[in-house]
Amino acid sequence: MEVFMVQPLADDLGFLLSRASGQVVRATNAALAAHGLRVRQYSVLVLACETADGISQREVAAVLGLDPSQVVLLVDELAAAGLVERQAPEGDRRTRLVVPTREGRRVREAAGRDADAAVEAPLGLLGRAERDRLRDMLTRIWTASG
Amino acid sequence: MEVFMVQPLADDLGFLLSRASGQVVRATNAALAAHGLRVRQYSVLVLACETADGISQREVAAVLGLDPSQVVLLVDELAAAGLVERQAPEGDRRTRLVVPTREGRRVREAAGRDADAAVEAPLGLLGRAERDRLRDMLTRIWTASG
DNA sequence: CCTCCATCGTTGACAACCTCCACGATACCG
DNA sequence: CGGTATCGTGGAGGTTGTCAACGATGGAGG
Repeated sequence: MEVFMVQPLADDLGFLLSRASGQVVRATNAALAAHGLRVRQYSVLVLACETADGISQREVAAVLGLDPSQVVLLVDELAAAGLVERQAPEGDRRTRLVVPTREGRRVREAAGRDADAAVEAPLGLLGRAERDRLRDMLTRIWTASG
Repeated sequence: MEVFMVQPLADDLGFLLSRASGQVVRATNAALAAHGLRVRQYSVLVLACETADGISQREVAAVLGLDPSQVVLLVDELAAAGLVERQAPEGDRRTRLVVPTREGRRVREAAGRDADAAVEAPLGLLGRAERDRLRDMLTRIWTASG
């Protein structure tokens, strides 16, 4: 069957955006599956690895644009897999810091390489300069409705 | 709380893509709610309205990148709302054409205007030329992994 | 000190969505 | 005519998005 394109949909940035997003997420998930991860968990792991003293679950939710209740489950799964730990910070006993284990850092590295490689399938046609422009535009979309 | 940005995530096109996509979809859904629609249903309605003699459910699934079983439910809901009808085509008795009703065309127009307006919130910072570039890039992402 | 209010993590519920598999009906090809 | 493919449909299972509530803790003001 020939898949044609309907003009009003091909012009709709919202449609194109969610379709492209799904494409990339699917490719990334396929790559991360080898490490027992999904994109959500991987994002949390990256966040934990990238901050010096760990990151509170509240901050994870804010940065990723998720509901705090989702972060609980994601951290549960990562902790069950031995990739992160919940640590109590110095001052505030309400918050729990998400801190990567040694194994967590290792997996994050390996998974990151595979994910980056997998994303080349959908993004392969975009040059370096184009990716920079795309990054810039997507960032501004986010800031526009913060 | 200050929402900082972590470099490896701010650089990740997949992350930015899904975040921006969610933003736009949420805004669109909010606008479409006044018409009793969600983006999925609206997309199907647009497809039905834009094709001359109706469109088969299989084609809807292919164009939107959905599973055929999802299309069944979406058409069910649209039909229950009186916006589309399932019609038998001339030649092939397996396929069912999705054809808009008069009311369906009316709602599509009104909902389309509201949706376009709502999308200006997240996309407002992008100029006309930028949107063209974005459209082009997103389209190529799709064709890259077809 | 103590009370009021905000914040954090957590749990639960519910709708939406995606993915896959299986089936009956119909079409097409050899 | 018989085997194979396609279409719509139904169902299962897992993931996600959204919202409301709760207990525990922190902080500000009287």
